[in-house]
Amino acid sequence: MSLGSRKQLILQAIIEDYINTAEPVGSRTVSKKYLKDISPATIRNEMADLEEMGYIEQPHTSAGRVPSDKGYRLYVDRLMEQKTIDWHDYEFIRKEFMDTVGEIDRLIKHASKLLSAMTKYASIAMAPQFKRTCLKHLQLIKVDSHNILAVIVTDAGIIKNSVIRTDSDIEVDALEKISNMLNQKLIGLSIEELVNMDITKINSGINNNEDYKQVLTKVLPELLQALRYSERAEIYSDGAANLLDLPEYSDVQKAKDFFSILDKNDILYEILKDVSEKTTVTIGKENKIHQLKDCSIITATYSYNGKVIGSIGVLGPTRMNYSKVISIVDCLTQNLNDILTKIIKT
Amino acid sequence: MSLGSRKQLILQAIIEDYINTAEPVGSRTVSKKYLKDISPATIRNEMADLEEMGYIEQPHTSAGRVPSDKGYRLYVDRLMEQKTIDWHDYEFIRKEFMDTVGEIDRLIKHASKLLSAMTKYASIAMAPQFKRTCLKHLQLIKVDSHNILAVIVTDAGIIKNSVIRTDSDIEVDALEKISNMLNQKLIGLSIEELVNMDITKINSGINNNEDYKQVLTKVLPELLQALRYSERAEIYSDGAANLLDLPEYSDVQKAKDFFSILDKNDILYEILKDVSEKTTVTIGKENKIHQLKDCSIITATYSYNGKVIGSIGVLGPTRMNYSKVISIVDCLTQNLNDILTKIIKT
DNA sequence: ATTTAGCACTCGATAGTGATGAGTGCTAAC
DNA sequence: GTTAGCACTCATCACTATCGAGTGCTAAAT
Repeated sequence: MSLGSRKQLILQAIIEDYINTAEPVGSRTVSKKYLKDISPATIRNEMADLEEMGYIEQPHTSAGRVPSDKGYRLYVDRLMEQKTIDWHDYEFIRKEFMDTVGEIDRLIKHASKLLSAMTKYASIAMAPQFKRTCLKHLQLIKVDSHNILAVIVTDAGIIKNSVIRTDSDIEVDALEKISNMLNQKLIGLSIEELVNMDITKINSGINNNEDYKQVLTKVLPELLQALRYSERAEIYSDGAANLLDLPEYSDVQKAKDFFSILDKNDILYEILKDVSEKTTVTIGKENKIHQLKDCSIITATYSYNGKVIGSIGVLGPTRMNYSKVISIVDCLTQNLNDILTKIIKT
Repeated sequence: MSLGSRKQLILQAIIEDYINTAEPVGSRTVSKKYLKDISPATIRNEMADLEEMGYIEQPHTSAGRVPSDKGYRLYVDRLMEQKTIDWHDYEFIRKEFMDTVGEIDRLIKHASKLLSAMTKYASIAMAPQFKRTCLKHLQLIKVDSHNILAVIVTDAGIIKNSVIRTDSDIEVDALEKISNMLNQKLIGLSIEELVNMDITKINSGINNNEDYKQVLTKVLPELLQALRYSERAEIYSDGAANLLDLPEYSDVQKAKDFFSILDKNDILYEILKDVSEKTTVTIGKENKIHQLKDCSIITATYSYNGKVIGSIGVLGPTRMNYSKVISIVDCLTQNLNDILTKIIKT
């Protein structure tokens, strides 16, 4: 059976009405609110076909129809009008980001807050993934006799520090020279490469001075270890409470299941780690994480210097206002990219 | 009317049963489960007195009694047995912290996660309050021609960096000298003092060299501004989903109200900012934040070097297992203090 | 002077009932 | 191919009756 254009109109009407009301949509409603020149009876016939094709479902006899995952998918891919963000929202985002200053992690956190506030769904965000960036500058600073501070600047502007404890008192001069040597040798490498590097390889051929070598063998392993610990990016979520306003979560058990997921960083990490560069919609059971089979996720990435460094997403029920959320996510990541370029201007 | 010891026993029984069951407690239950040698009728008389005194309440006629805030307060202050943490929990905390390495913020986040997992309530935590610590080391690093990195180490081991943009290309040597000058002048000051400091005061009398002065007037304001932005400490919360298991939040509206609060960092900040050094219990309407009038909060602080640098807390219903939570919070902050001392060993 | 048994009373919770109405599928007429 | 008509389904809601946990009071027992 083919999907004639009238069937598409009816499907679109059902989906949009359901997105607004969360109530099963009947043939009468479609006829009265959306397609006034088609009678309910005709629509009923078409709906029976749409159900057979798997685009809509009936919760029970004598109820209206509800879109299936497959229906939403068709809607998102072909039916939905590509809304451009409305001016009000656009200005709001613009303004919010204009005032933002400070560290990049804080910026991402703020973006996540903004995203949940504007969409009224839950948002998640991953701070820049350190390991994908490249070393731009490394500096060892002597804090006191037993502590060395390593400061790492990467090409995405992410800055990390770690304190390295040493038994021996290393002289400031020596430290500076080691800093320089390491810089020469390591700059340009990605953090991922760096932490997996063979230490002896770094050591060899740098300098034959025994003093330095001794210090290096002490400092270097600690440094790499510290890097490893900060490898996994921070994950933020926000606006979970929004979902409690939705009828799909009036059942406390459902709500609980959802909230439990938001508390599990490893699951959120799974969602965000391998995100396609363009805005992506994942609907219901399409999701690999089975606990999210009643949710849809919209994800996008943000980049600096053409390099993807992190991602951000919106979680909501499959009955999500896809066009609105997509437009907001797009606008937000665009602004994020702009401001990142500005902040980390080199 | 005085609170005889039998009344106390009955009150204690009512509270402990209510903590376990969340159901109003009747005279029969008290007699059967707790005070077998007193008849229900006698207990009824005593309960009438306890109600008159305001320690318990009746949701409606023909229901059992429920503790009031005042009742819980008496229980916490005088009736409750001071439980020492059970060995299993103790070992668990000990072990969790043993394996923890990395940045201090991450440690606090982990502590919060642990706290909610063990208590089955929601937890909140404030990362070290930067502003209360004192400057120990300041270093300016030249990243490239337009960016200077300021690294700040404080006496509590907290490390912050901020990138300062400059129009003019400052030479490495000059930067180092400025670093040294600033160090001499500023070390020992608290960050709070520092950000409120008059810039001209710092400038004056350092060095008459015009070159440096020029640089200083550019760098210093930016530095102080950057410090101001990171002044407010990060706040984490965890385990909110736990509360959805409790019958008091089977009403979605109540749950929503609670979750909304957890999303508002300024409210959490209010809760955590002025916390007494010893573990504190705040019950129901005792709380300044009226949205939390049905909640109890248990807060405690963690310190480094005898100086309180942050706080941590548990949020739950007034029907909270006070003795258990207190013992866990105490044990956890103790371990936190220990490990902080170890990590930031100077 | 307490304590306790007995009893009438209150009131929320639960289950059963019937009416209502939104929505369907089918049939026959347009 | 489209639509009006109609019998049928089934969730929802309001109403009612019943049940039982728990109370307060009174009078008897200790």
